[in-house]
Amino acid sequence: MTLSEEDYIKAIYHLSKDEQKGVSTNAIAAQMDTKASSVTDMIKRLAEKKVVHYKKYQGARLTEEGKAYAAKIIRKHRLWEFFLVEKLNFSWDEVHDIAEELEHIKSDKLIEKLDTFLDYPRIDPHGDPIPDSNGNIKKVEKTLLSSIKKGKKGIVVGVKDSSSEFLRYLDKLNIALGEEITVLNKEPFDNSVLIKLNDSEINISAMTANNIFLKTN
Amino acid sequence: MTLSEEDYIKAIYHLSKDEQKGVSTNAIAAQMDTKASSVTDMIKRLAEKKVVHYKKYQGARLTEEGKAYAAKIIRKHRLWEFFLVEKLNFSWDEVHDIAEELEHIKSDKLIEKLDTFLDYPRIDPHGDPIPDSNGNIKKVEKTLLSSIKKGKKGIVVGVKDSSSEFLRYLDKLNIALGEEITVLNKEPFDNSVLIKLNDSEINISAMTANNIFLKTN
DNA sequence: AATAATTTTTAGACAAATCTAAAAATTTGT
DNA sequence: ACAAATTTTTAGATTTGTCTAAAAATTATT
Ligand SMILES: [Mn+2]
Ligand SMILES: [Mn+2]
Ligand SMILES: [Mn+2]
Ligand SMILES: [Mn+2]
Repeated sequence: MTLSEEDYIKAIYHLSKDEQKGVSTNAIAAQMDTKASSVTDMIKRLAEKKVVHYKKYQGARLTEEGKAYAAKIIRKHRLWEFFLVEKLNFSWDEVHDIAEELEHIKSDKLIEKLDTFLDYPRIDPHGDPIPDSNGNIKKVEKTLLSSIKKGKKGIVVGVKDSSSEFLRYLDKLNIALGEEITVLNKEPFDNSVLIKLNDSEINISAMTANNIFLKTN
Repeated sequence: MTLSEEDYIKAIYHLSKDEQKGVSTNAIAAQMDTKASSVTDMIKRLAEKKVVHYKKYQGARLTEEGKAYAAKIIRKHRLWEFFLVEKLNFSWDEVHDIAEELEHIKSDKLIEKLDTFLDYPRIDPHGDPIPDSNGNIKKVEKTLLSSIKKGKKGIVVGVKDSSSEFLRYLDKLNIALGEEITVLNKEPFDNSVLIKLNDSEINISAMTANNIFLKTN
């Protein structure tokens, strides 16, 4: 499988999280930042390699083989991210692009030895679960901050958007994985949320609140 | 620079070690396991990118920029090899192919942080020097075992051939970096060498002796 | 149900990196 | 010095992954 094919498999995997139908050509094109025509070409190639099911105008759906392949790439991506943060002291907003390259390194032995070296981490720097060596992904229980009721609290366990811009903004707000957040008030006018964090009160926009995951006991 | 271009730059660098003239098209083709016509195409592309000097029928010669680029790729290759052996417990015969991929990961920050994490190693698992962040390579003083006089001794500091086959053979003979070897006798008939290693005497072929580097006092 | 809007596919082109076969240049041998 | 051998380059084709423009199919609107 080429680097490009692997990135498409991963994109289809992520997009089919919500969708139970096939993933649309346009959705893949948007995710991959490419043209619909390129996507059609690629889906056909992937179908020939038996990693997706494809029928004209019906979108793409991963086969079991395709899902296993996706899990493996995601495992590599997240293990490398963990390595970069925990061992090389990168911050959580710097690691995604590098892991995007590292995830394509071919050796199976490498990834198992890396896993051992890191002592079998289960969660990556953004709170996302790391698939195990059999490709099983443990679902993490989490709720969007935007849908938490006034007066309730929770621990930050993940982010929906993991762009550097957003992560650096969270750093500025001192919001990190493991922090406790209490929802003090929700403003109906613009859906902004007043939260308590480390004894200080801050107001965050609906958009920000919609990209932070909490675990509520 | 593409992965392929980087591999060509590295090949030309290694081949120009001995050669003071340009490196021949055929020599590059042999090293890269490709056809002479492909090499000609690539040299032209590299010349356009100003990393090699090229005149028809005169072979390829790296520019200063090309040499700096080569040193950087070799730095990355050897740092990753060191990481794989020292941190992930790979053996010295397993790391070359993986490093061949890892050396192309783009981030400068990654390689500087890796260097720091590894505590600035100067020698890779095969005894080859690791270029520093400015691309300077410290020449290691070393002599081929095959050219060491009877009665003299030295410490193993490197190998000329670093194929897995050869390295695994050395493992079998218990020859590793740091071991002391004394030349007890040289057989004129086939140039084989009788050596003392850890109080045992073993006989090695001329070919083997010609691929082991020693440092003599 | 017909038309309009949108999505998806096809057709044709292009750049990168490779190949084979043939031509051109250089080097070697006598 | 000239023919033969070798090396190198060119010409033309192929594969991968991409693009634009246009055609075809599907979905939405009236
Ligand atoms: Mn990727
Ligand atoms: Mn992540
Ligand atoms: Mn390489
Ligand atoms: Mn090495």
